Order: sequence, then C-alpha cells, then structure tokens
Amino acid sequence: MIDLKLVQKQPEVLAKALADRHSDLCVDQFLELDARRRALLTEVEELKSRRNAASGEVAACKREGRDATTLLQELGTLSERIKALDTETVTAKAAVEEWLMRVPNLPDASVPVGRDESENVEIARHGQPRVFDFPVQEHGELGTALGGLDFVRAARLTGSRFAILQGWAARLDRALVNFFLDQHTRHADYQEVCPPYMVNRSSMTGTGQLPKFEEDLFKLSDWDYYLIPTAEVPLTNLHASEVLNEADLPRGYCAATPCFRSEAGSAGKDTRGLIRMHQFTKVEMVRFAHPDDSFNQLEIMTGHARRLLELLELPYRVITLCTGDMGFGAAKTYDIEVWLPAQNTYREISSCSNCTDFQARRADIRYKPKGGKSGFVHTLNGSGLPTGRAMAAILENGQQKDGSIVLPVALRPYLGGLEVIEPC
RNA sequence: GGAGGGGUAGCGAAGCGGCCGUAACGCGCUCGACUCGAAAUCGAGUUACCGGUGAUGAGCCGGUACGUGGGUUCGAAUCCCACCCCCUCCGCCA
Repeated sequence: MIDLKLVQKQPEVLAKALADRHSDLCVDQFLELDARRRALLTEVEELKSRRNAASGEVAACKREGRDATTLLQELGTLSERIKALDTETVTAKAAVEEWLMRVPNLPDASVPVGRDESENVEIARHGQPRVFDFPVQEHGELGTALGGLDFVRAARLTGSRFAILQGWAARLDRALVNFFLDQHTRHADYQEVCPPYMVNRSSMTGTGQLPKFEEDLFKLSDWDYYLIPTAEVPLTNLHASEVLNEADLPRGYCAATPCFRSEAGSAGKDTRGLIRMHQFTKVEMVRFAHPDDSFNQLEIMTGHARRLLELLELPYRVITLCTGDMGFGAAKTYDIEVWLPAQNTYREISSCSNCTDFQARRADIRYKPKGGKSGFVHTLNGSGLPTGRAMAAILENGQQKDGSIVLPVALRPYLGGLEVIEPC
C-alpha cells in the first residue's frame, strides 16, 4: 500500500507513477472519495466530542445524586445520529482503503519509464553462450530421453503444467535446493526457514497478492487458505505486525518451498518443458532493510542470485524492468535471465525486487530506532533460484552430442561426485 | 472433537460499567543527578493511528483503539453473542 499522506499532499506524484505504469486508476476520483471520508469524520468526531462531554456530566450527576433525565434524553438522540453517521463513515473509509489496496507501488526514480518488456534495460552480461557443433535439443526432450523427466505420466496423474522428476532428475532437484541453501546460509547472511506452504488471506494481502491477483492463486475450497505462489509470502509475513529493532536490520531469510501458480492467462505460453509449471520448487531470499539502505540491499541480494549462476557456469544477463513491466509491489526490479540455447535467448530465472515500504505498510512491519519514532521497514525479495528453470539451463547448456549432460563442477559434490548424466 | 484458562503499550502484567488508555506496578528505552569513568542507586520522560490547525515539522484541539466483528447501554477493557489465535488437560492422529 502506498502512503495515504502522499496521495493527499502530492497527488501529481502518484498520477505520474500510475501513468508510467499504464494503470487506469484515477487519482482525482480517489481524492473525492477521501474528501468525503474526511468530511464525514470531522462531522461525526464533533458529535462524539459532545457526547463524551455530556456523558461525563451524567457521571457527575449520578455521583452527586442530581437528576439527569433531560441530559439522558438529549444523549439518546445524539447517539442515534452518531450511529447513523458512523455507518456512513465506515463505508467511506472502506472505499478509500479498497482503492489504496489496488494502487501499485511507486517506481523508484532510477527505473526506466517504458510500456512493456521491450523497454526493459539490460545492465550486465556474464559468460559467453556456448557454440554448439551439433543441433541443440531443448531440456524437455533431453530430460525425457535421459529418463529423468516424465510429462506424459504427470499429465495423466494430475494435468498439464506438471512434471514428474525421477532418478537423476529428482536427485538433481534436491542437489540444487541444498546447493542454493548452503550458499545463502554459509556464504551470505540468510537464515534458513521452513515455512507453511499455505497461508491465510491476511498474509496474501500483506505481500500484495490479494485482493488484486486472486485468479493467479490456488485456494483451498473449505478453508480461507491459499497455496503459496512463492516463499516471499510466508517469509515477508514472518514479521507481520511486529516492530523490529533498528540494530537487527538488515535481516535475511531464505526458504526452499514448492510454489503453486494457476498461470491464468498464460495459456499456450511455454507449454513444453519445465519453464512454466503449476507447481515448482524455488529457493527464495527475503530481506528486511532500513529505508536508507534498501536500494543498497537490492544490489547485494541481486549479487547473491548472480553468484549462483556463476557457480553453475551458466551465462546470464541482468535487466532493469521498466515501469510498465514491473510487478505490483515493486519499486525497482532486476530480472536475471539465463541463457537457454534451445530457445536461443535469455529467459528469466530470478527476479529481485525492492518493495520499499509497500508491503511493510500492508503487513504492518515496522522498525524502531533507539529512542526514536518507529517507521516502516523496507522489504526485498529475490529468487535464488527456482530449481526447474535452473535444471532446464543446466541440461541445455551442458548437453553433449550424444545426449549426455556435463554437470557444473560446483554441483558435483551434491550428486555424489557425478560428472555426467548418461543416457540410460 | 470435548473441558478449562488466556489475548491490555517494545516486553511482562494490574484493572473487570463512568474517578482506568499520555493504562497502576515491573522490565526495557531516552534524558538528568551521583562518579575520574562505569556499575549500582536516585529523579524525570517514554502507546499507536485518524481528523482539524499548521509547513508533509513542532505544538495545540478533537476522535479512535484493551485479539476480530457484532450487540446491550446515555456511556463498555469491564456485560452479552459469534469468530480467530495461544496455553493446560482429555480424545483422535502422521
């Protein structure tokens, strides 16, 4: 949620941000809603002030044994008017809140303004895409031929956009999880967490999935619980309604969890392979930062994700998402894209965002400086990394003419020293 | 699922219809005194949010908040109802 004060005091700033994001929300319309809310509040508060004063008098009368009949009659009417006005005020407040909940975060000044993904800006590149002297195969074919992936049975078992990993693939998935978590906990400052994979409505609202993006989620039918689309949700909500000590910032958490996404609206996209699944495993990084430090922390966290790709010997590039392509809660996002030879292009494998105080305000996550006034922390999240897309990249980039896969050196200790995945 | 206990400021905890929400008491935190300095001790201060005013500051005025939502009442932390969460015991269970 953005700051109501900011909308009131500098509506033009929000209007510009909304225009940059190509949102159709109307600021002027909102200001009218808010003006109405404030007018009602002023009116009802004045009445309440009178009621409080008169109630005090009633108490005094009772104490001194005086008659309070006239006062009580007057108070009766007053209370009825207050009750009616209160109802209106609640409605007006709800309208304001509902609108605010649908407003995306303000893009940071450093974010390029643009319409869609075509206007994202590449800022770094690492590694050279390998030159192949044989026709490259895509990872789905490779993995299936090597006996590790089974999309046919998965479709029968459940449906489309599911995969079965077996044998070396199941083990590789587990190896990637362990490798990523070890890096984050041993070579960075993240604390490992195993959170619930279902969360309640309030948590989903806290991180911004609700109320706007309900159709992207899987919801349980008899419970008001949702399957998490990313560990960002439980990790960020870890400190919901809490006040952290300023000295505890920055603080990082990581978790490997399954992620569940309905992929509504992406019918026909990435229908082959592991790129777009209803269920996938991802290691997520979340950081809580001091507002003055959060953009620095974004660079640090993006570095953590990049390092994983470097250790896996995978070529990648980093892009800054433009205003039109950025997610709802982000003020700034770096996408890391890994080279996929079969698609002859870079594909997103990690998204690292600074959500500034947007989620913190929704989830009520504050920090308190020693002796100072508390404020909202800044929250950051980044993938580090999803195992499915990582596996896809490893298979495609490591493929040999005979269909075998040479594994990255850093991963071999996690696979009992295995160097090459051979055809069965 | 059954029985009981509980949810009050950063934390612990008292209050159980108006004199108790700038919320007793304790801890913590801030400032001061004592001290060469520190500890100990002593003193003072320290809830959040919303509205009005003001400069998006300070201050002042007002309102709201005792798990959440309703109800009773002129008035609710306090009484009633529903729900959520935590603890203890019983049942069931990987």
